[in-house]
Amino acid sequence: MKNSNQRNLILDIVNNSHNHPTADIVYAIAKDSMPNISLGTVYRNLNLLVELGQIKKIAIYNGQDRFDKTITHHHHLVCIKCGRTFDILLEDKDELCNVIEKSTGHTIITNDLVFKGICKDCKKEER
Amino acid sequence: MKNSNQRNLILDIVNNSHNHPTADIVYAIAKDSMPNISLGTVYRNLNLLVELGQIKKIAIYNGQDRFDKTITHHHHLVCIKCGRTFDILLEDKDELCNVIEKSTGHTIITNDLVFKGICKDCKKEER
DNA sequence: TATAATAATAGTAATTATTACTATTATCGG
DNA sequence: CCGATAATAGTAATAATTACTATTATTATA
Repeated sequence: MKNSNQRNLILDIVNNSHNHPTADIVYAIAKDSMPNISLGTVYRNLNLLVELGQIKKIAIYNGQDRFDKTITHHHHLVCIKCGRTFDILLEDKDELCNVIEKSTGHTIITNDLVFKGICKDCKKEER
Repeated sequence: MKNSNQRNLILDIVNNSHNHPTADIVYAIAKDSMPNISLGTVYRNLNLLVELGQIKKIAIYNGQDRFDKTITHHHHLVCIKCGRTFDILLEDKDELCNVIEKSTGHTIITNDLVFKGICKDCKKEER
């Protein structure tokens, strides 16, 4: 594997984001400093960085995938009002997967769940 | 809302399936008894039946959605080896959502989680 | 340092599941 | 039986992502 400025830039952008950017958003930011970077390059490198374990992909159903600099185990919540993605950090380790594995005999690989809901802020505005 | 043979057939097919069919599969089965039914009709009616609460949609990331005759609360596991979708029925009510709602302040709407993993049968074959 | 092998890129085309569109057909209350 | 309109078949469009290909950049080594 060879070094590339594009890949370094893409990793920097994700690492400096605080809002789980989509490939599109990474692409838009990347173009500021590298105007003719290609969207395909952004996708390819984001997925490569996921494979290398340097970032995580948040698999969003019915929408664009998002990318996360935080690679430790945690879940996500997507707000159906504002569309933002929030981290869900549980203090105690998940029991749900253990319970399921024991009662079914299957092995669970996904540990990152994506919930849909309404975030704290949007709940305030509803009143 | 008017009655339609297409819709009745589609509901029948889902209700007689034991394997969470995709729209494609429903379409293929439907064509046996109604050769010029349209795929668009299948999609429209499946989604309509979901809205009416008569069936459920299993939102599969990176693949075709699946439909389920069982409308009571339960989760699913998709096997990454054989691609089958399994029901996950938990005896005790989910505590996970309650824990998340209390610790974050968000409201969770999804109660049907889709896990990825390796099913019992495929685990046997691996040995 | 020059060079050869090849990894990575830009730009475009293709893919895949699903939805939108539209003219025609089927349903059903009066 | 008939008119209003819901539903359909068939086709086109959409949207996110991946595949393809000629060109460019990187890096090991002579």
